[in-house]
Amino acid sequence: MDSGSDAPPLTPAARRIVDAAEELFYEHGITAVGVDLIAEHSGVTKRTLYNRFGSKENVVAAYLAERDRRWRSAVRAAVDASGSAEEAVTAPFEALRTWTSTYTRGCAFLNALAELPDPRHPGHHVAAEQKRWLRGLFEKLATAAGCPEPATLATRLFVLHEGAVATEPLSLGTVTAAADLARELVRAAVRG
Amino acid sequence: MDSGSDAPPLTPAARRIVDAAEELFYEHGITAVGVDLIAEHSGVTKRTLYNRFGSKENVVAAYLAERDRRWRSAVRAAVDASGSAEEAVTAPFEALRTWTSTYTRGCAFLNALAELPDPRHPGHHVAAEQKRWLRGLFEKLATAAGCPEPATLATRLFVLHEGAVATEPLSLGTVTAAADLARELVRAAVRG
DNA sequence: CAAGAGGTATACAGATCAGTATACCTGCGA
DNA sequence: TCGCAGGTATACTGATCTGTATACCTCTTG
Repeated sequence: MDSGSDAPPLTPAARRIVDAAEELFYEHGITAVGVDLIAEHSGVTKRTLYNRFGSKENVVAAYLAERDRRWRSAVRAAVDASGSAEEAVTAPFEALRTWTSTYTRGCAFLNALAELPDPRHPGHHVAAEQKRWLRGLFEKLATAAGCPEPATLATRLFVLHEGAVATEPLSLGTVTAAADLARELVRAAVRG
Repeated sequence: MDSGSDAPPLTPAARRIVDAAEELFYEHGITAVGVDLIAEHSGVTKRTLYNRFGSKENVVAAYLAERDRRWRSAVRAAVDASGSAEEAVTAPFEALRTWTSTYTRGCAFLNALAELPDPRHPGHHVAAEQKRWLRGLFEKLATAAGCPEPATLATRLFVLHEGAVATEPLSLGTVTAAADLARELVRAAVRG
C-alpha cells in the first residue's frame, strides 16, 4: 500500500518514458496524450515502451506512482521541518504552497480520477490511494498534536487541502486561504 | 456572463444530443466519449449533430452550459428556501448534499477543467465561469448576512465547497464535514 | 404549392489510436 | 566466446477519431 522504494528500479529508457509521461499527461491530460507522443518525447522506441510497461494503462500507473512518491517525500520533509507537533499538522499546506508554485495545472491525482472513472484502471487505484494516505496523515498528525477528535479535524483539513489544490488553477488565492484557515482550526482544536 | 435563458431554444434533436452528452461525458469523461457514441445514444444522425453544433467542442460547451444552468437553479432554490440571511450563506452546501446524492462522479466542471487545459476551448470558459460565479455568490450572501470581511469568508467557503465536491467520489464523508464546518464559520463570522 | 428548416441514411476521408511483427545492434557477464 | 538483456528502426493492423459529401424525406408556413 505504501508508495515506498520497493518498486523495481527502472531501466534508463523506462526512466525517460516516465519523465516524458509526467510532463505530457499532467500538462495535456491522460486520454489526450497517445503513446506515440510519449515515445517520441522521450527519445525511445514504441517497441521499448511496450517491452517495459506492456500497456498504456501501466505507463499511466507508473506516472502517478512516481509523482506520488515525489509528493509524499515533499510532504514528509515539510512535516519533519516543522518546529512543533501543532505546526506539523498544517505542514502539508506549506508543502502545497511550494508544490503549486511549480505545478499550476491542479492536482494530478484529482485530474486522473476525473479522467479514469473505472476503478479497475491501475491508475485509478494509485490516485485514490494518494488521497486516503493524506487523509490518514492528517489524522496521525492531529493525534500526535494532542487534538481531541482527530478524525473530525483530519477530514476538515483534508477537505480544505483538496479544495485548495483543485481550485488553484483558477488563481483565486485559495491555497493561501486554505492554509490560513487550517492553522486557525488546528490552533482552536489543540488549545481550545 | 450569466447562464440565463437568453440561449437559443434547442431543436428536439439538439435537446436529445445534449441529454445524451450529459450522461456520457459525465460518466466516462469528455475525451473518452466520441461523437459517434453520442449520436447513437441520442438516436440522432451524426449529420444532425454537426448541423446543430458544428463541432464536438461546441457540444461539450453546450453540455456544461446546460448542467451549469440546472445547478445554478438548484442553488438559487436552496438559497431562497433558507430561513435567514445567515442560513442562506451555507445554502449551497445543502444543495450540494442533494446534488451529490444523484451525481457520484464528482464535479462535472472540475472534471472538465482537468480534461480541457486549453483556455481557448469553449468548455473551459463555461467551467471556469461556474466556479467564479459560486465564489461571487458566497461573497454576496456573506455581505447580506452582515459579515465583516465577506471576501475572506467567501473564499474559505468556496474552498470548502470545492474540496467537498472534488473528493465526494472517494466516499470519505467530506460533503457533510464541509457543510458542518461551513456553518460554524458563518456563525462565528456573523455573531462573533 | 413552393420553399426552407429539421431530420434521416449511408458512405467516406484522413488522421490518430493502442498494440504487434520482424529484424538488427551493442555491451556485459558467465 | 556465447548468450541474453536492453534497445533501435520501421512497418504494419484494425479500430476509432473528428468531420464531410451526397441524396432523400417530411413537416410547417407564407
